[in-house]
Amino acid sequence: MTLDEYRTRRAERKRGDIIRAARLLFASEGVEGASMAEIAKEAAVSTATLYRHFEDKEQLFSAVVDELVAAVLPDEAPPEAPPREALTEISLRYGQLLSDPEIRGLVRAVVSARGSAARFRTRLGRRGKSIFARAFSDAIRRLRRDGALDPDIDVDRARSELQGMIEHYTLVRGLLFDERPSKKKLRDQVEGCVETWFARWGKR
Amino acid sequence: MTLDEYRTRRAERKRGDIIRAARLLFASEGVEGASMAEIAKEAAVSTATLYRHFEDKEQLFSAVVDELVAAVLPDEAPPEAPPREALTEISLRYGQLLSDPEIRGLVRAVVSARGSAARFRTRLGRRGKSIFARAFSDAIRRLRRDGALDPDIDVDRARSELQGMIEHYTLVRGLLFDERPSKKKLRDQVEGCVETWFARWGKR
DNA sequence: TGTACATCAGTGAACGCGCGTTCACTGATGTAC
DNA sequence: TGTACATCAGTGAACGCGCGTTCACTGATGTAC
Repeated sequence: MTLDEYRTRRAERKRGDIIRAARLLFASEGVEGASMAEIAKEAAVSTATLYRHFEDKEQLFSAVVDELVAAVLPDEAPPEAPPREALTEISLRYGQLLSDPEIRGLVRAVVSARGSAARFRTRLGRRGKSIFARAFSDAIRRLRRDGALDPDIDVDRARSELQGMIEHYTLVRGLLFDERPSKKKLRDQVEGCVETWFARWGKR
Repeated sequence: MTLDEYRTRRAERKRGDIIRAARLLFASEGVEGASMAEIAKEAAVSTATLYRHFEDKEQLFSAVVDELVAAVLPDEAPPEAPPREALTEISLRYGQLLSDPEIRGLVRAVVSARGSAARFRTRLGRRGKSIFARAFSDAIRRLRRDGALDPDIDVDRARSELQGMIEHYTLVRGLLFDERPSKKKLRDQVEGCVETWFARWGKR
């Protein structure tokens, strides 16, 4: 191993440790609530090392959000199931994601960002939206192509209504009331949402 | 005017000034972002006066939330319109409330509260939920009594689905993407939600 | 092989700022006589 | 009527703590010869 390799690997390991510690603490304490000292301790690193890897706290938060988006969303690509099941499947994954405690903590952190940090929100929003909205829209278009839906369907509107119903049970109740459905309950709720959705947008 | 009256009135006036200033700044800056010094300045009062009226910052926030809940929710009582219009009307009010910038700022503040402050969330949640959920449920039950709905309707589920669709367009898009619909667009969206809802829960 | 040196990610300790909070004091008013 | 006093909401200035950030230094390793 050359010196450069040694250093690069060590640095990458440390960076990973820092991101992991920061994600954990930002999720549980929020961006302002988690101090750089706590994060450094959790990552078994000095505070000065945090600043060698990230310009400041805001950049660290930004990196956490970026890695999270990259890690969570790719496997949301629509699975090759029969279309109606595919829509239920995506809905369920969406519901599960929004129910996850760590995700919820980070959503809390993102939602509460103010001032210059608010642009992470816009960024996260744009990405999360584009990826999830696409997964839902794709599934809906496939259903329409298969003749399973009202041919006059407004895809964006239909998608928003389905997402909204799922979000109520997961994101809204989670953020506002600290509620989290059991796995079984979540499945029932999501299936109910899909059923309601088909009553409006399915073939008449 | 007796001395006591004079003092009481002055104190009440100051208290109102403080609550108003705190509401404004908590909404725009968040609880941690708004400093007691800023709030005092906005209220034209010294910081020490804040502490004569409220035990600490957390209690001040609590008072702001309490007064907000008291001020906003009472006139949400279901109006005496024909039931279907009444449901649309409640939905629209709900959507408008969740779109209001100051409400949104305070929801942000409430959602991001951590640690001991998190109990405001539970408290606000319980109240807001009980009042709005009741308004929706009452309207739905009246529709059922009038024979306009599927007699087997699950009221809680139906209510959640309708609230969820409205929340997506207002609360979720607002909190995550900083979007806010125009008055006209909101009306269209809410009417769409109610239409979808009736496709599932209306008389078959 | 051995030794002096170069490199640079990582570090412990310190800095200074802003914040929530408190302290000792003020001043507007009614009351006693 | 006039004067000394009591009351207490309100105040300006200070306190001290915790935080994000930075500084001067360390130590693990390869390289030169």
